[in-house]
Amino acid sequence: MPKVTLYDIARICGVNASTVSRALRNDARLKTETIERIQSVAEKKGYRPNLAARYLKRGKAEIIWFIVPTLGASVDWKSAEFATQHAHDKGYDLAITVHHGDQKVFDRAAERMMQGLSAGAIINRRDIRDLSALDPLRKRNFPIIFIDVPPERSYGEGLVVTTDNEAAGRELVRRCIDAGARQFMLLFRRGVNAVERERFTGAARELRERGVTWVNGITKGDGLDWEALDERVALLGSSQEAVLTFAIPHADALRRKHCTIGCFDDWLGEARPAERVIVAEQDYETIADTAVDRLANLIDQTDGSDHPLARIPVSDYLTRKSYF
Amino acid sequence: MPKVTLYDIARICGVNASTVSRALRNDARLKTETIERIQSVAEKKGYRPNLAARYLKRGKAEIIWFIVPTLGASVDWKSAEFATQHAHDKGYDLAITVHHGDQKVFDRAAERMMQGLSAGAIINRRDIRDLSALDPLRKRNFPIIFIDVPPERSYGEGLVVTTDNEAAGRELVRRCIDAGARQFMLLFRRGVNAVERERFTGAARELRERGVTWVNGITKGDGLDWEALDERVALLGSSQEAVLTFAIPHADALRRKHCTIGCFDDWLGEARPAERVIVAEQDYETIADTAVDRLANLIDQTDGSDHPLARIPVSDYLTRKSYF
DNA sequence: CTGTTAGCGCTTTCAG
DNA sequence: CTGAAAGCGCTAACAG
Repeated sequence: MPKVTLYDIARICGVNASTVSRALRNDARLKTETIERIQSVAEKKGYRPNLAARYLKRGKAEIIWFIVPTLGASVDWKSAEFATQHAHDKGYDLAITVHHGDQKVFDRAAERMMQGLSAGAIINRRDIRDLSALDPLRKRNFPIIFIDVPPERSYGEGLVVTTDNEAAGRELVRRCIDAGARQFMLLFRRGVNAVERERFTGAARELRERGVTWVNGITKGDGLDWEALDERVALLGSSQEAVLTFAIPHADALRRKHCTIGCFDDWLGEARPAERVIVAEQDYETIADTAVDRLANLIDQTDGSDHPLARIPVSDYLTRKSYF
Repeated sequence: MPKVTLYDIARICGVNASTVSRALRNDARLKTETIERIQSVAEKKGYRPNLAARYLKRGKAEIIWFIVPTLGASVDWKSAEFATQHAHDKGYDLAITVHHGDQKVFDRAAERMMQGLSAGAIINRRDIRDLSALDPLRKRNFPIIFIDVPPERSYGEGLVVTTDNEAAGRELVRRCIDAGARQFMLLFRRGVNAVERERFTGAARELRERGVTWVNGITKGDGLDWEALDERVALLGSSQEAVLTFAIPHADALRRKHCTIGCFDDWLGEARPAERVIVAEQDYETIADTAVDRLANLIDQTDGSDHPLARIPVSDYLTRKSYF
């Protein structure tokens, strides 16, 4: 089947292409009858607008790109799914793209944003060190919202939507204490990003204020010293003890312990890792909706005013509101 | 910063726009010196090609769309991540989009495929009953590959890339028996799609051939009768028994049993659901790569020959080769 | 080796 | 209420 264009429809209807263009948008200036006639012909002929042509003409696109490091972490896939819905409601399509923490892939995605097919982007820059690929985007005032992990540079504060991570750290401590924990080990890679740092700060403060004792995980550069950690973790054993940690991919060290584990967003370890796992989940829906709203404002220039940094309160724990 | 076009670069370099176009493609016909000069100016001025214009002119796009029901199931997110890499290697960008099992959202995505921004699509139609939105795509010979769940209609066999699900069903039975199971309950929603059906068939045949006894889960229409099931599951209790099942979102019925659970792709239940969980994972990487390869062939028309249905062998179990 | 030219399909002002 | 016309930015055939 050959492609059908506006001109084909115009010819068949005996009108001008611009009339067809208007009819398909339900332009109020046209006679209802004309609109109906044209629309039914377009329907019958299987006409589809060519978005490349539309974007070219208009000089702007209607796709929001959602750029995340992976889809295996709930913070990424759940916020992506919520953002999809919310973007649709606002008349945008949403395309998800994965950078895998790989600088080259990230830079490639950033490039694509400037090539006329993107109205704006929502970016989780976790695991990406170098954001210089975004400089040209900023120069062009390309609409970007950062979620979860902030950019760590002088981007506008209002361009960041993130959880109140310090509150989340405090809250997770409280939950573990409610579950019986009286002694803590904190495992955070504080050098890695702002989120980790803030969670640590919150947890540590809460513990100090409550006079609960804790030890630090053994770090090595930005990360953890896994070997030394194995040894120390091996000493744990009672449900009186809790380990507070980020989502650990290789959580072998924590397997089959009788302690309580508190972690953020989701537990990626073994199915039966410990006596009790307490998960503090971010409020993905609010994060996603807020990000899309703010991005839409940037795109429409609706709103030049400076927004404050969006600090989304930590949600109820263990909620699952997504597809599953 | 205003946008920079080919013409701007052409003017600055004192050449014609088409020369610039060629230079940026490293067209062998141009003098190396000219190419270098033009490229350095383009670089300096921050030139970016406008893909909307390119796609319009060429009449085709270079984005592959990966359409899945959700990102919470490993079959979806892992194959999406592998497909991203492989598509990049083949010179395509890959955009992921989620239909959530929602017919309207799926239809909308199908519409978008025909609007000039998509070179082809890889689709997992799980949870979508009505594929009629794809009819116009077929009429235009739009390149589509189905993965995981086949379309259940007369689409070309070679357009489907899926696991050998019957073999997977057999293999999972073997694993459970190796783990000590001597009695089985099979929980499948056979009416739901071909994958479920084939897994059931494989498991049932393997059990029959081995003379192992099994009972069926209690079904109700296409699904399971959860209440009746709860009661029956409550009777389970020994590690001699195994429950073979699809990935169950709400697996409360199976909590804290001493039986063995065998399931496909990933376990979505509680962190400590049973004495032993055995997961049979599809070979996402091969599925994704095969799908991208075949799609690329369709796009290039490289290959009019009929491919056979791609039946990917079931992979090693419990492998995790992705980002985490 | 490089320039000219004609459009890809759509939108949008301006005319009438 | 509808038509005419210009042009978005790029590419590719053809010309030289």
